[in-house]
Amino acid sequence: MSETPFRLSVLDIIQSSHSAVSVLDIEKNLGEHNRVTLYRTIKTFLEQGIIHAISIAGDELRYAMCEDNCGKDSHVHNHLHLQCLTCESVYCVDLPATSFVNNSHHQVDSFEVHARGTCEACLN
Amino acid sequence: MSETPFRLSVLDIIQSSHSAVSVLDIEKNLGEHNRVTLYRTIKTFLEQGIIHAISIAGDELRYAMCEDNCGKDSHVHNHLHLQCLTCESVYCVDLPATSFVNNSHHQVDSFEVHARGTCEACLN
DNA sequence: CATATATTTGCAACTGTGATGCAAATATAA
DNA sequence: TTATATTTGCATCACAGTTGCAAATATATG
Repeated sequence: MSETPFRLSVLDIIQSSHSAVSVLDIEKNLGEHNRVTLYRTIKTFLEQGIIHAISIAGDELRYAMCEDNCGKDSHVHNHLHLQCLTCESVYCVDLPATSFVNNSHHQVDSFEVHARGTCEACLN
Repeated sequence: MSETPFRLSVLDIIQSSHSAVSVLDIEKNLGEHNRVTLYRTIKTFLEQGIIHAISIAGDELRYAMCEDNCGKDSHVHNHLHLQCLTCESVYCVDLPATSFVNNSHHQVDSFEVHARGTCEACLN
């Protein structure tokens, strides 16, 4: 995978955002650009384990940086995706315990929690 | 909201499925039908709190029946959406504790857990 | 450093999902 | 049973995301 100027600027936009970004969010922050290239860039980043997609029913997909240990093969995010009801941003929040999602009936390998509420910034 | 034959058959398909269904799943089980009417029916059911949408990144939206206490206004599903890695079905599973998603920084009003693993049926 | 090979980009055109306006059909209320 | 409200079907549209292909750019090799 080549580190082209276009890819670096897309990565920079995602990295420097405090919350998960939609395709539109990225487009707003890019100068003039090609939509096809952007979609392909996002696809590449997803495949490489550089970013992960967050989908919340009714909303567009959003993207956020992966953990350091993510890569082409391992791609696990057992954290909380919190959507703030006030500002509508989506944040990734680390969770301490993961065992609660298991019981004797099914087996959970990985999961995300999709939540709605109020984020730290909006509470103050 | 009128209980028309079309709506009743869509509802029956969703109700009688053991796992969450996509639009395509519904279409396969309907006879000849109008796509627009189906989309409008799903929208109506969502608004009325009869069904809820489940979105998992990379997959189409799926729909499942709501809890008894859901309605036009209240629409809360604090349960586990478990996607089986073997059969790819998505199941709603009740969770006992909900407090783990809260901490002193943010406030969670409602959430879903999106999980991947192996479902009860596929484990046996 | 120059050249060969692989990767990425831009363009044009396409696909599929879901939405909209409107008139006909059906359901509900009086 | 007639008037009113709701739902349906049709035609058409809007838009997100994809594909094939040729030009441009990046990387590897001698």
